[in-house]
Amino acid sequence: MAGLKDIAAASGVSVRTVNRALKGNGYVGKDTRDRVLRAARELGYRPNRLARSLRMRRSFEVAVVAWSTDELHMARIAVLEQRLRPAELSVTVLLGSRHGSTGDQQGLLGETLARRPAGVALFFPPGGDVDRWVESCQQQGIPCVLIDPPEKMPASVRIDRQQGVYEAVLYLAQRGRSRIAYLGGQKDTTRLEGYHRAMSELGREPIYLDVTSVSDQTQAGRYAAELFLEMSPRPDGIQAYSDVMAMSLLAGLHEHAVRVPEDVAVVGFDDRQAASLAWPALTTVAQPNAGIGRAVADMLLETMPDPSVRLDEGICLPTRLVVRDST
Amino acid sequence: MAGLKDIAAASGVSVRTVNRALKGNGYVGKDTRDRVLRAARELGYRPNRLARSLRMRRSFEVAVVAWSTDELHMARIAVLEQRLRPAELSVTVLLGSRHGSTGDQQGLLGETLARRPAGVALFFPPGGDVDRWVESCQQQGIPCVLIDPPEKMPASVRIDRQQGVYEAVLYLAQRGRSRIAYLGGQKDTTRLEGYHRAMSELGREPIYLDVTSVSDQTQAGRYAAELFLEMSPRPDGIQAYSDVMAMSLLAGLHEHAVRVPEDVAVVGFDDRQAASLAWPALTTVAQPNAGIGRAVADMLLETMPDPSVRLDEGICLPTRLVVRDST
DNA sequence: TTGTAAGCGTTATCAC
DNA sequence: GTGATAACGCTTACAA
Repeated sequence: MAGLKDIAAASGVSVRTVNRALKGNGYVGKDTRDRVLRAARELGYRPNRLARSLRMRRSFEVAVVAWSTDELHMARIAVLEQRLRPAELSVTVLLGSRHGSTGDQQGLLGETLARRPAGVALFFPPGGDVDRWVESCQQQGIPCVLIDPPEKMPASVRIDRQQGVYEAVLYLAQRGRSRIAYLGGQKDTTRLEGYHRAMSELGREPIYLDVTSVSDQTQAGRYAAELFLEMSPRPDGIQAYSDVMAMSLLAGLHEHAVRVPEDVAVVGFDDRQAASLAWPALTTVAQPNAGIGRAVADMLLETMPDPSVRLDEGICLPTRLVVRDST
Repeated sequence: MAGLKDIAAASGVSVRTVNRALKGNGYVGKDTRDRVLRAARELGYRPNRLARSLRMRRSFEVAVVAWSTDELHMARIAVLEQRLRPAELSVTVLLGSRHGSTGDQQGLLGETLARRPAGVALFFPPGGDVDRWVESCQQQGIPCVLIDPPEKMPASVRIDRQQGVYEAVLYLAQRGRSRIAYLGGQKDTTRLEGYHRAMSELGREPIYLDVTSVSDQTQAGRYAAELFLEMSPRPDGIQAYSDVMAMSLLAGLHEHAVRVPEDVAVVGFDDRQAASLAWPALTTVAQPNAGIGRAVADMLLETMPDPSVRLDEGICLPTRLVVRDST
């Protein structure tokens, strides 16, 4: 494959001149430039990124560290990549396993650092041992942006799930639903807080379809349907923890001939592909995936020229209620 | 960051010796080796992949070129990555846009080649202009495996959709369904052929729920439901082109109080996440995603030592019928 | 306006 | 067993 040297030979100038002509950073005679450019084109020159990075002691790749190939993650990554491309940065996805040992995670950290990326976009790691990542990056002077940590953190992009649920519950109330229940476990605090906030604002007592005991989300909703049937009076609105739970709930309700939304309205959370495919099409709280991708890219771009710039403020993006047929 | 030179200095030997000790390829005195290894560990040495690749004139990255972040694609990529990791190969995903111009695609090809990857795993490109990719790779001596082309091709991994549909239709017949229809457009030949083969083997006339005119898959099923209602006698089994269409069909049927599977059985195709979440949980033809990932990895691994090895045979993987509640 | 040459961190060829 | 040393393809200080 053609290199600078080949072009130099072909156009009868030195390597340095070729470089200048190609990069346009120094003085080059017009004739010379044209000759060089043409030679480059004819030889099908493609700069060698490896050599370039080695010499410049920095790479032009952003490492995205993810722990699953979930569609929501991927949507964010796709936007991130689009946004980074104009800045001549390419994206490499490193996939860790969600259930990997601490050692595995350490290994992935090593691999990530070994690439000497221009920046790191880190999905919040399972186990939550985020400090090691952040510190290691800092040490190497690599900007690191954290995606969706559970709490407020510097250099992070979060999602306002609380507000999302809050708004959805208010929406249910506004549509005339008076007994609004929350379907989920008791561990996820943010969404639950949103529910509590809305309910207390409405002056109503919270109703729980508590599925803490069910570990499989795809079954949790069915279990909740049983709970629902035994209640009296029954809830007439349900905010679910996720679309998956909501759809499992729908299945359970259908089986007992409970009508949605006539008897009970259901709201999901996530807005995955499946939500619009559900029957009835699921009203749900959409995560701002594109917004996250953009925000992460912007933060990275902002810190990259000078990694000592500290982003002390993380940002928090709003969700969006997507109304479909289940409410 | 520590390099070979630092280790050499720290342990009082030459760079060459450090290299030998670390790589274990030449003779190194036991003492020396231990000293070097310890120094390396203490300095937290991480080989610089850039320098390594530059020197060895080959990279240790496989470029995966995909055109969407569809969950099926991602599942394949995840397995591919797992399989390549033990061979010290890492995976970089390059995302092209599905609706990009020819120029965009040309650009992506350039970018891919510029990385000088150890191999390329190429999802069949939109527009089908696969030759440019294959030839370019060949020219550079880069092994290239094609994922899921519509036709038999060398160095490709395909899915036997025909057989998948064939088996599903036979299964429906075996479960006592006598009027089995095909829901889909007329353009996709492979799946349709499978349907035709099964029907002719059963000695029955094909029944079409033809949605060629509907471009949006998420609406096609609803439209098909209207068609279904007007038929007499109505089909009692439907093989759909995809899970998405099948779920859209389910919605349409539910709205008209057609019972599934009592009145009509429905089979999807793809086995996406949504299929198991549908109501009723969708029986569907599962794509061999893991198998594809593995096969692509194996082909790549096989050709990589010597790119002149020609894989004249592509392989074709079987699907698997996943029986759930819709049949 | 152009050229020379050093060096980025490896690997690999030789000589000792 | 070990050590100089020359590449790999690029960028860039410094000379001319």
